Amino acid sequence: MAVESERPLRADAERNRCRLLEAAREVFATRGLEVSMDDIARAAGVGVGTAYRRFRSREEIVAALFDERISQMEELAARAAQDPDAWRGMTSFFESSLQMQVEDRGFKELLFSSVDGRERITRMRARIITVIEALVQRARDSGDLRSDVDVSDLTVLSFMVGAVVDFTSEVDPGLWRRYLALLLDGLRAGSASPLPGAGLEPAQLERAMECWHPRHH
Amino acid sequence: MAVESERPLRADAERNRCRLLEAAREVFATRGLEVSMDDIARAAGVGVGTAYRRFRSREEIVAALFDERISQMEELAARAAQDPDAWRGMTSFFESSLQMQVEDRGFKELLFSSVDGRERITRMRARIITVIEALVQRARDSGDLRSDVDVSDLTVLSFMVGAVVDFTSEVDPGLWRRYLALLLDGLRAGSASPLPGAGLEPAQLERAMECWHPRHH
DNA sequence: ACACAAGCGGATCGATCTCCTCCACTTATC
DNA sequence: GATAAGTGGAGGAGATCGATCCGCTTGTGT
Repeated sequence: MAVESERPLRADAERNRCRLLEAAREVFATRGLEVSMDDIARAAGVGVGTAYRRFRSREEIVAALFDERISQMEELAARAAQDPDAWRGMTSFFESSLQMQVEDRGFKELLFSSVDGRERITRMRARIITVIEALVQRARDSGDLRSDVDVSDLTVLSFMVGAVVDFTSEVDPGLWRRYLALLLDGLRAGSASPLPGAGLEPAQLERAMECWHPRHH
Repeated sequence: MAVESERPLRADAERNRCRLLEAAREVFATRGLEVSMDDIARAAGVGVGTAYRRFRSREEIVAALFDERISQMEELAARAAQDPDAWRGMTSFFESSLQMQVEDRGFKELLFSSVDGRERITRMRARIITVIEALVQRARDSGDLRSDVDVSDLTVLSFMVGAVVDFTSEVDPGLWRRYLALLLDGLRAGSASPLPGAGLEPAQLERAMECWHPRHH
């Protein structure tokens, strides 16, 4: 990234840049965002020096990588919005976005924490939330989604299932679907008890994410 | 703890031992198990040396503190088992044991991870699980709890709500009840869809807890 | 009141980690 | 083949954490 409009990189340097990005993608996905530059460099088979010459910081790599993921997620939401069955649209989006989080632990951490630059992540979350908002609204209007939940609830529930993934993926990688199903049963309209209290305001949700940091080791 | 049957500690030493335990209780509850001996000593207002003289390791302090918590939890379960309404018994136990986890982060981490000695924790978990087993069985028999869930599910669900606490407690300390209610609605018999797959075997549950480590910072 | 064992504090050492720089060496390019 | 661009990775700086050690203080029994 750094400065554009410079002369292009030498061929081998460009090759190393790609190798670094590819290695970072892999390492972020399996071990999360809290890996050192040394880890990334080692995975790419280049020296640390090269890593730092190409990217000023880990944040810069993250930025270069995760725009793509956000677009993917927006596309999922867009497709879900076209499902004639509002409930099925919402739940399938729920499931597929969770699948993304399962496959990419770094992305999950990026969604729910602020280990990297506040501002760009806030913007990207806002984009996603508005798309989901529509999904939720539609499912509620159709009468399938209980009326006392909102988008913030969906976000928190998504976090919950993500936590289950952390907890059980070593033992049974697909188990999270079981608990997702349970949650969805609870989300259906006509469920037993009205929910106590209210969901979070957008600002609160943002602050929750700022306070939370992904697990260690 | 160390060796018993020694001559009793000098009065000031005993006083410091208590101060250390008290401080450790506090620090574990608010910041989790991953605090250093220095942290505990500082909170107790004694030198690190004193801390190490009284307790060989942090694990020893943990052991000294958390037996009590386990008993509390067993007592909760016992009381719940006497509720004439099986469903209400189970849910109230669920809620009050979660309340314990909210109030003591160290205890929560101890329940779901293996940051400290495997063996004693395994034993203590076994004790609790058998008590809960009975609660679940009874609620299922009464027809209130859906028949496709088991104790391992309750454990995982408990973990999920605990994760929500981590995520939202700074912003709205009671919010977890909202999601607990949602889960309970999903747990009621007669819910929409049968659950996919099966719950975890006891050994798998144990391994999940071994793999998982509580969050950093 | 006094001697001395018991206890105390916290400076300090060693072991890890991570970030990041620097420079002697290699290599692509013109 | 000259030279600018790029490379690797040793190593310094700075944090943390566990654990120890020793000069000083204090409780205790007589």
